[in-house]
Amino acid sequence: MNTVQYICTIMNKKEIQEQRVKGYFITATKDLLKSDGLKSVSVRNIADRAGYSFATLYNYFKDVKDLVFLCVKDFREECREYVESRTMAITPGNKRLKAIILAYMEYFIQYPGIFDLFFAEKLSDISGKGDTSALITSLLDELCAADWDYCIDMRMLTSREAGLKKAALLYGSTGLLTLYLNRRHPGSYDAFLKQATHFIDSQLKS
Amino acid sequence: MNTVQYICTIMNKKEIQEQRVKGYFITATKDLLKSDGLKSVSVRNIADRAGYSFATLYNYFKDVKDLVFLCVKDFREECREYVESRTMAITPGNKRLKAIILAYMEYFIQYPGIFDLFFAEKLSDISGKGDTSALITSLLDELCAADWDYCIDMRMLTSREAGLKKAALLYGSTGLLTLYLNRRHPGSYDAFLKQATHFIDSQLKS
DNA sequence: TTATATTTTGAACACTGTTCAATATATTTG
DNA sequence: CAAATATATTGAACAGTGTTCAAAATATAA
Repeated sequence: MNTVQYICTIMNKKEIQEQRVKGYFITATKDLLKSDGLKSVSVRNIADRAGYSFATLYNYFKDVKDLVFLCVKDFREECREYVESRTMAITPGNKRLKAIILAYMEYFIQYPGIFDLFFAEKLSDISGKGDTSALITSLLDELCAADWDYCIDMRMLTSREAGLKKAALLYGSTGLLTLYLNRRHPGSYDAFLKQATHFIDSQLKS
Repeated sequence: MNTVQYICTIMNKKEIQEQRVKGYFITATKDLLKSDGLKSVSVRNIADRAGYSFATLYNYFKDVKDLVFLCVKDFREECREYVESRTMAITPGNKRLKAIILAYMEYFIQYPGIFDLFFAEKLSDISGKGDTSALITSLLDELCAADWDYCIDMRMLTSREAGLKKAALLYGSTGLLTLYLNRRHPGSYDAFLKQATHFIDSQLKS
């Protein structure tokens, strides 16, 4: 084994170990977020769960927000799978669009801490690497993409109309979830579901 | 002066003084919220600005959330006046509805801390006295009420259609503001205004 | 085994909200 | 007016937050 191979092995080993430890912290953060919500996510809680000292966290992440926002990617994927598994059997078009948006909301109702992370927690600095913001706002569009295309192909909608409806449904679902999770409006889950259904129906109509 | 009158005078004086001090704390909190946002609202910051010790605050409010949510009423009134003064000269109907909703959003863009207080900050307990939540969610409806009624009277809308549009505009504006203030989506204020205009137009149409 | 590099860690600092006993002030009574 | 009482104000203390840094533990190199 020559020197270059040797150095590569070393770097690989370091890289692998670093990713492993990072993973422990990320898993701990995700568990905490799902079970106890964003408010109980603290440096010391995370480190305890990961089996390290709180100071160790700062050798792998620049601050706690950096770590917390790294969870977005995994939750985004989880939400995508949650929605897809529940809607792939439905006939394409308006019917499936409605089911997708309802399942999307259902996911956040189930994990309010993830909603807080996605939509309420302030981003730290401007950087944000792969732009977490775009990752969040593009999720619903991505879930609905095939069905919007289907509607456009079937001449049920123009591309322009679809664009307007896409935006309205993103804003509306974000707002409805914000109001329900933070302001208890509407007052009960039944009332929320009713409002959500009415809203989606009215947006998909015509 | 008899005993009853005397006791009343005492109680009045106490009441007046108590309301005065409460007012100092509320004013300090409002100033802090408007200038530096919700994150800089702390017990010690408020008390410093009010000219008291942080411990004094707890003689007048049960906790800091109680105090912070007392500001909602004043800000609600301020927002109402902000919107009304900018839209009362406009001809009733769709045109004014659009202006009202835009001015409403403009107010929160101007004071992001007030938006956080209204829509992001978690309510403490279930009680909430005069239900702060309803105070918040009813504001836009109240601002638009006269114009919805006008549209219904003019046979431009049914009452049922107006109800759907009302809800969609509340959810949509809340969501759009949430995304713009917390996620920088869209990326610039110009793009935000464009999206807001398109959204409102599409909701008011037909 | 010794020397060097790396990782892990607790102490410390400046914050947060909240409670409580001590102090300062105002009011009532003798 | 002076003494006794009631009320208001306050800082110390506690448990929590995020973050930094130098010391200690561990792993790697010579």
